[in-house]
Amino acid sequence: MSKENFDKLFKSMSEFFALLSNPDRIKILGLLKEKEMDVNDIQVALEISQSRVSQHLKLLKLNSLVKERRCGRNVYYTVTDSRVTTVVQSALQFQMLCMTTDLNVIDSINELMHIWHF
Amino acid sequence: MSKENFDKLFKSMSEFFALLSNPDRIKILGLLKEKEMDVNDIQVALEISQSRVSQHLKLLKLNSLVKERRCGRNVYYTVTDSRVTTVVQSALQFQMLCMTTDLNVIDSINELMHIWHF
DNA sequence: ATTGTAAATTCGTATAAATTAAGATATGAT
DNA sequence: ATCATATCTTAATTTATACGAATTTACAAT
Repeated sequence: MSKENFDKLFKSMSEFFALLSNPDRIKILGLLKEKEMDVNDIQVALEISQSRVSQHLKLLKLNSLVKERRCGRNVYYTVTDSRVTTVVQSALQFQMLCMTTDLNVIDSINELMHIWHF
Repeated sequence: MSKENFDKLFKSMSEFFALLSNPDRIKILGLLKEKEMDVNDIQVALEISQSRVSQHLKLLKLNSLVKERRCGRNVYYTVTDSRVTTVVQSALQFQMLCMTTDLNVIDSINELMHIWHF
């Protein structure tokens, strides 16, 4: 296999992880995994500005992680493939097994796994 | 569960993904998963400057993803827990299933999975 | 057309990350 | 102690990302 193709792959991997390297975007993917939400719903859930929500969604959409559906003045979003969160799940499991000594964090992980149906 | 704990968790997750959001660091973790290597080995494998290698290793070490062992003038590195790469693996699988239409990239993914014993 | 609401975009700025080059440490050999 | 090699650190630069404020677009209702 050519070095170029490998480099392309590693770059695309790193870009994918960059999408997940923001707490708000992880939350958005988790929310949209379960139900369709419009921008305002997400804004309320995350308690961040509308502009930030839109910009996160733009990034996620650009990388095909979410898709939109316009309905009147509202735009509803869902994850393109709910399997995105398996990556988050594997990271959670890894952190729980190897990185966390803080019991509160472990509790949070367990609760999140439950909420997200992992 | 308190919002604060959840926020801490999401932040720690995003920081973990940030570590993986660089092609060189993904490569390093993949290499060190299989065998112990010193800084020069890694430099040769990645074809980047020694300083860059050191800084990547510093980051990874700071976050307990790799550990070092000094032997004479050389410092040998290994991954702290080879399960880190399960996260990479899940990302690879997700990309292969959902994001990639480029057949060359799919071939690269398969070859990489083989090389890394996924 | 005008107004109101939802969402997207633009722009300026602040912060963080990546990168290189140069200098500093550490170790082993002579 | 001196020298050579391996690695680390620091400083300076560039590049990327995050964020808020303000503006603009899109749509619906009147």
